[in-house]
Amino acid sequence: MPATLRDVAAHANVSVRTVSNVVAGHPHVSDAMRRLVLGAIAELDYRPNPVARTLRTGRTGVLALVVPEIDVPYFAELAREIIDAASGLGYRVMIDQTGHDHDRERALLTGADRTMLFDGILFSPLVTRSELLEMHPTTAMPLVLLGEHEFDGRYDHVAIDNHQAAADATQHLVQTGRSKIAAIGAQPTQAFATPRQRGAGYLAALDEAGIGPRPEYLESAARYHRADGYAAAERLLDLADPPEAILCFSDLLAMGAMRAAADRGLRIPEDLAVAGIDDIEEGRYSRPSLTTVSLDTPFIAREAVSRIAARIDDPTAPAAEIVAPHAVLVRESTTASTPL
Amino acid sequence: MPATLRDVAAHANVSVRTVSNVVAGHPHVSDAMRRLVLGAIAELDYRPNPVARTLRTGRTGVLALVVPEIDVPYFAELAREIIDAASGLGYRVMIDQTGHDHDRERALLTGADRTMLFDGILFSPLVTRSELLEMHPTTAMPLVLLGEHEFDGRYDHVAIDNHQAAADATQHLVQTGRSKIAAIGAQPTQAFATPRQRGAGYLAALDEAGIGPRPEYLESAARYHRADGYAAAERLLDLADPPEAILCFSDLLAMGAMRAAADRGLRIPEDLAVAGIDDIEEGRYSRPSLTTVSLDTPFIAREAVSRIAARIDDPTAPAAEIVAPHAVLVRESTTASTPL
DNA sequence: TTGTACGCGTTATCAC
DNA sequence: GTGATAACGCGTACAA
Repeated sequence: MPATLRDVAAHANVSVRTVSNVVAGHPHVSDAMRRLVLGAIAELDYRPNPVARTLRTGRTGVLALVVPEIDVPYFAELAREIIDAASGLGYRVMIDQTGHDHDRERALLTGADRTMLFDGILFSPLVTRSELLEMHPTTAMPLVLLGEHEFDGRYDHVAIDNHQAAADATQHLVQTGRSKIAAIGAQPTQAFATPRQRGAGYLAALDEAGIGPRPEYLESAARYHRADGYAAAERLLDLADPPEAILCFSDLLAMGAMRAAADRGLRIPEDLAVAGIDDIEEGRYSRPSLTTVSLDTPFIAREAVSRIAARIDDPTAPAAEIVAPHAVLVRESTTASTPL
Repeated sequence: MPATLRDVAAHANVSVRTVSNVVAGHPHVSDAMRRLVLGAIAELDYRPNPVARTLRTGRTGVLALVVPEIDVPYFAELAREIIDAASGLGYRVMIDQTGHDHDRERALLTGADRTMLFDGILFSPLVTRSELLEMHPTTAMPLVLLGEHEFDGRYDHVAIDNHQAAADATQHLVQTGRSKIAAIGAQPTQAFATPRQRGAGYLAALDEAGIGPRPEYLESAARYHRADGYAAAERLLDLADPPEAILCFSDLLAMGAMRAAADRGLRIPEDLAVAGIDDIEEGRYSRPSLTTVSLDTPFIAREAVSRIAARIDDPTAPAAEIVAPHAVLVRESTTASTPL
């Protein structure tokens, strides 16, 4: 049976109030008293019960991180940074996976409000619709949105400029001299922000380069997994007039696409250039290494955590958006000097 | 202000006891009463406060998953399976990263006892010493060990047969006709179980094949990251008499090693065969695809979660060990028929 | 079958 | 500066 505050108080012959003050580091405690209490605490090996504390204060010290799948490298790397950043501010992190299930996203957003299991939610959906957010009253649990780029002034938001990221990558492909540039990662519906924005950025960059869009070059991918990239690349390479370059809307798609090209004996980048978006570590060691757009995950994690902490401390503060920087990283998959 | 049990009772003109019975699904409630209470619950949008429930019952419904780094693909894939399995049993999962810090491991193990933040710990250390476990009294918080293979009868244990896994992989390399077989992933100290056991398995398989061990072929790796594999492979390939094959003690090490070989213009597997252990998805799409030892992560996750749940329900049950199956998966990195 | 009352361990509100 | 005591919301022994 663990020692309680009361036990310590009895042992030190003081009131629970005084012990609580000492534990909380409250200033109004005499030095002698503090030493006395500290001694009793050590002797009884007392540790505060965080559950009781939570019941009283309403704070759990826990953040929820909601991602589609934790084993998608981008989310794993993000989670790592977020857990570290949260730990620095005294928060622990609970991870929830939505799969790609709308109902789970909805349940988490609506249900989490009153449950008091965590103080705030870091919500990084691969697929999301703004209507989903209607489920979440602004006054409810603190929420920080991650990775989308549709700021409506109601929620805190650490955004990625998806449009510009895709445009920059496309522009790079244009600059390498290719004009038959395909894309993988579109989705049949316009409801999901990431594919829509990246798709728009891709088309905008083509347009600016004076390259007309070719519908058959815009391949869809239900999820952003390697297998989806592989399948989509096969469809592209089966075309009568296959592309010279492919922009994949995620690095994982790109890994699949590169493998598909290799399985057909194509050389990358000589026969086909491939670029991704995310900058996961895998792409730095792959053969060829992957040209991609870095999203500055540590920055996103740091901002997200400090922002949710601020909102927890002051729920009335106006919502703010911050856009994470990004940068095209040119590697072998678009510009190898020597064939691999 | 969320509605409480008392509010519901007042609204329905019944006692809190009755409402509690309905919420808990207790059988001894009349049908009319149940409908009445359910109506009040719906009307007030009442949801039980899990913190108060925890304070009362001592159960949090939360499991802690302790891994070195969540962004190491093996752990990310394991976490995914564990979160899913836990969700099926009504548990949520909190993730803690130890880095490779002994103090953090120790703090988690010793400190977690009384904190009541979770009901049990799933502990999957990359580095661990049995002495570390001395920190954790058997009577304390339910604990299930993951991935090591030193059963002492005190802890529940979902083990991997590290020795045999490494031996099987080594044997496969021998069967492909190579005799100059190096290994990456040893560690200067014998304190960490995984490198020691995999190292022993590697040596045992060599011995069985009548191949004498060469100290310069046993390369160490501080962590099991791509960069460590890259650096270790460079050292091996710098040897006057470089190996024809390398067994890497993790797939991530293998990815680094393959990249190092490629950077020297070596062909895999013609000039150098590479094998790993873990079977992360990355190795199924890499060029060449990676021969590895599959560890059946879903099995490990399922067993670990059901075991910790059982122990939470009955802390006095005798500790048990279960060994997860493994299998060598032969891919291109050791046996490609056509050069890539 | 249902109602009453207490305790889980902490923090906060009063007094002194 | 310190002490008593009332909440926080729920589960359950005990009583009815």
